[in-house]
Amino acid sequence: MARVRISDVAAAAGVSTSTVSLVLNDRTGARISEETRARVREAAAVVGYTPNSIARGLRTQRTRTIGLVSDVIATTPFAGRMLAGAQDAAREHGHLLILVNTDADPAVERDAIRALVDHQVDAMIFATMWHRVVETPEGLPDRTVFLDCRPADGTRPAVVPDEVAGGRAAVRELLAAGHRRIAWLDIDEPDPPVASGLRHQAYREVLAEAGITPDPAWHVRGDGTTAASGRAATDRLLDLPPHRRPTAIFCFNDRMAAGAYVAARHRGLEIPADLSVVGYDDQQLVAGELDPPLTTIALPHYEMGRWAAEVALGAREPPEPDQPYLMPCPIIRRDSVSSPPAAAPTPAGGEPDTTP
Amino acid sequence: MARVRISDVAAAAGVSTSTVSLVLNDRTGARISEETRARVREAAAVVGYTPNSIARGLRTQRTRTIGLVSDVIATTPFAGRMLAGAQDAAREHGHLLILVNTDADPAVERDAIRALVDHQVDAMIFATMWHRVVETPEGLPDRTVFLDCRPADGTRPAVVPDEVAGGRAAVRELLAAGHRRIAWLDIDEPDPPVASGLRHQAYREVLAEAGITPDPAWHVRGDGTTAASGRAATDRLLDLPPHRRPTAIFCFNDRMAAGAYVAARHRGLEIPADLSVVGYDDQQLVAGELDPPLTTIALPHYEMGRWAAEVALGAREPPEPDQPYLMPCPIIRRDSVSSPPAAAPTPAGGEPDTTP
DNA sequence: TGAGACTGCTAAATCGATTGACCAAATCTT
DNA sequence: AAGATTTGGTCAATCGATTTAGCAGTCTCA
Repeated sequence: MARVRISDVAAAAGVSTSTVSLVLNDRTGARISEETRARVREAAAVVGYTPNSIARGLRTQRTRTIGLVSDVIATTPFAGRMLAGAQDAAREHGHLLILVNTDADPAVERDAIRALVDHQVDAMIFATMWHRVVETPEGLPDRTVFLDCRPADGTRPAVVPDEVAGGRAAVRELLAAGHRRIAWLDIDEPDPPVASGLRHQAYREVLAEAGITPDPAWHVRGDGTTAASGRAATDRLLDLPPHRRPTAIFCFNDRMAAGAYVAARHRGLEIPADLSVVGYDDQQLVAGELDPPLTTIALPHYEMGRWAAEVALGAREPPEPDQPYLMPCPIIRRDSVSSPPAAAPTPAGGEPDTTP
Repeated sequence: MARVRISDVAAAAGVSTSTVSLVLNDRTGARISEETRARVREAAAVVGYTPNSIARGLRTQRTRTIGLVSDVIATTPFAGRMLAGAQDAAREHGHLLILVNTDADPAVERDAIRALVDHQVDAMIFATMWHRVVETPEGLPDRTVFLDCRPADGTRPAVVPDEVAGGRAAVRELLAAGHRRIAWLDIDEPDPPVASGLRHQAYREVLAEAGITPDPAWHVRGDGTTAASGRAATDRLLDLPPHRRPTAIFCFNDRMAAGAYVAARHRGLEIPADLSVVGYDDQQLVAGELDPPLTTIALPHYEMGRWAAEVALGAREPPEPDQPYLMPCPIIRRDSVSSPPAAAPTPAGGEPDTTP
């Protein structure tokens, strides 16, 4: 069954294809009588006409598609949310999303960009699944938005999570519960992700504001990808003498927080009564299923995906053209934070609590 | 900077556009001298020509795109793997994947299908994130493949996980470790997923083969979405009198298996020494991070995505045209299965172990 | 030597829409 | 009543490729 073409509608309505096009596209300024318009619309409905997007795209040079190239989509639970955000926004604006996943292979990436450009996408989104700084790949069209990464040359709009604000919220949560000895369970990688530095910065700032000088021993590291590494790092923390031992841990991510739980449990420590924990990422399957459920900071992947698509389509202006947009990371309060154990002695070198 | 067109190549090489097209597409049978061919290729490379896919698509009626419409992509960790499989296969065949996620909204679904058809996709994949039977939506092109779902009228190729084989592997694993009292922690839903029935069927068959008549009390249920429900169901199992109490549990999914861990731990039971557990789904963040890591059955989402794209592109024939293809679910052996506790008494009504 | 075959390449039609130029008829001006 | 406007539409070019039919020229061979 062949597709219905515009000429079929024209024949059915007894007018030219020009008229059909003019009517169906609601071209204001086109002088077509209301009577004819009605007849055309009726005919189009009867024969079930929908315009061929390819033909239209060739003529108008706009395809109503947006290309999204990303590095890894399979191995992260975040990808779906990011895609969903971008796709929802695209759909709301009558656009389709073409997805290419490069597995971080430069050759594939180059081909993908070219294929998308050849397909005449109206805009492009370049996404990574981990917040980082990237070299701008060759061949990217002007209308490109960076998603969860920042181009080294800040030439195009970009959106990344507001890691500093997120980190502050996490540490403040612990501070507000009364903790003074707060550890930072960092990620240990040869090339640390930008999130690590930013969250650490937040950690230091907030403690400083509260008049706390963190004990260097409170800064521990795990590989970031396994709970086991979080457990090992936490063990190092719990091995500290009582007056230096942290009563709370801010973890780089939920998986390592899960390791902190294991370490605590193996020593008979209760969470949160004996040890408070805050994670990052809000990985539902980890944070929500831990016992007790983990308080954490959510990464706003859906919102970032949406933002990227809206900016790519010109439906939203980036507030500061040359700066990446910082998407807020909301805190998700569950049950892993409480006040520190009453018996906890004040740290030896601890300043008096002068919080206003 | 305007795109390079075929006419630019033609001008640079001093030939007609026809010749350029013939050469660049390697049309066998076209009589073009080797000398001219070289000149054209050279010119194309120099000016950096890549064909405009839209123009080509209009003429050839093939767009080298494949449309994928799915219900929920964001809220499941499986989606990524499925998309990755489909997308990898598409890329290997020079195709692009256009993704639409309908959130199971019928109106959105209808619009999405129409938009994809209007975009002249060469083939379509209709995917769901949970194995189920669906009514064939209106307007789907002939070249449609169903992914992780089966059309009620078996008119088109479909691929689903081989739940029965997976379930058998799980129960056999337990049997092989020496268990005789094996529970089935089912999912409890008003409209139970097809996976539930199929895995239960596998459970009964394998036990029957081993000459075991399962105690009805071994069939318990949880809501399937939370670990808490798995814990409650497991508590019911562990409350059974010692001679009826199961030594192993086959869980509908990993999340409920996580709940089983919690229940066991709260009674001071060790896994796997006191209780063996097998899950289903292989959700990395759950199964891999439990302590001890969970033995489970993996859902082959990547492979199914790949299969669907290959069949959609005609690169592979479905072996049985009218039957859904059953993709094997591999068992992932970790550390949650061991032989039953030595003290475990033989079930009261237990048959002698006659396994060959 | 001249018909037929072959070689190398091009002209022009085509895909299905959009759109600026233009036309015929009706209406308005003066 | 002749010219100017307005109304309601159509013609044909166009987007950028692919593809079929066919045109010159050369070669073959009776």
